Amino acid sequence: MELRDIYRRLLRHYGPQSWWPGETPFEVMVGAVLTQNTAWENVEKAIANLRANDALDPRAIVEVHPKRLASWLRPSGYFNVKAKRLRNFCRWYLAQGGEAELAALPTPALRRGLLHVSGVGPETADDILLYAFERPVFVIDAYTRRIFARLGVVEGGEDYEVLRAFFEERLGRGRRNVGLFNEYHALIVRHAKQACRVRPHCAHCCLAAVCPSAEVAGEDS
DNA sequence: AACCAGGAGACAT
DNA sequence: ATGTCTCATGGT
Repeated sequence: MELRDIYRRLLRHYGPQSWWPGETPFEVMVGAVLTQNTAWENVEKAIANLRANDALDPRAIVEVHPKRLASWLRPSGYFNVKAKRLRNFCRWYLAQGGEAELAALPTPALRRGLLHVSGVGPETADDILLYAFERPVFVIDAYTRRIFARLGVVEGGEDYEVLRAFFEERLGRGRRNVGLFNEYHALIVRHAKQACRVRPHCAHCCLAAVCPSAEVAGEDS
């Protein structure tokens, strides 16, 4: 099954998702760290706290007392860890000279830089690359593994880099694919939340025509 | 009331 | 290299 075909089906069914939900690139980066293994609605509360305290800013985050930062992050869970991670990230961000300097880096160098911040792993780095810096990077998350494993496109347990290379090679790595990668990942998340979880063997979802497991267990529960 | 959510790091094997 | 544990709130 072609990845383009799956994309078309998702887009036709759900429509454009216009991600990332965030106003500025920096806010996108903050959200990427805070949403680690966490529901987005909770992240929004934490970001609202930061904004209410004029702390949606790298310098403010670095300068504020860690206890206080953690208290703002509380609704997004793991607040002690995330306070450190966000702080690490902001220190790196400032040390690199800010957004303009980072935006001038080629994607591989920028990615390596992000990955060497403690608290920024492959998925968070790729969220930032794609949604804040508009680089043609395909984000792999647990939903992507689950959905495409169910479709029989991949096995599911492959290493992160293996899957990323798989999707990028088959879709193309050109800069013109930024929009495609952006929308594709957003649609995957949307689909995973809506259809794939409620009906693990859904015969009615928009991918049923290309989904082997839909034929096997055709009942609705 | 268990279970999970747009992961990552530390640590043991 | 590959598993397992921990971090923590908020919504089903």
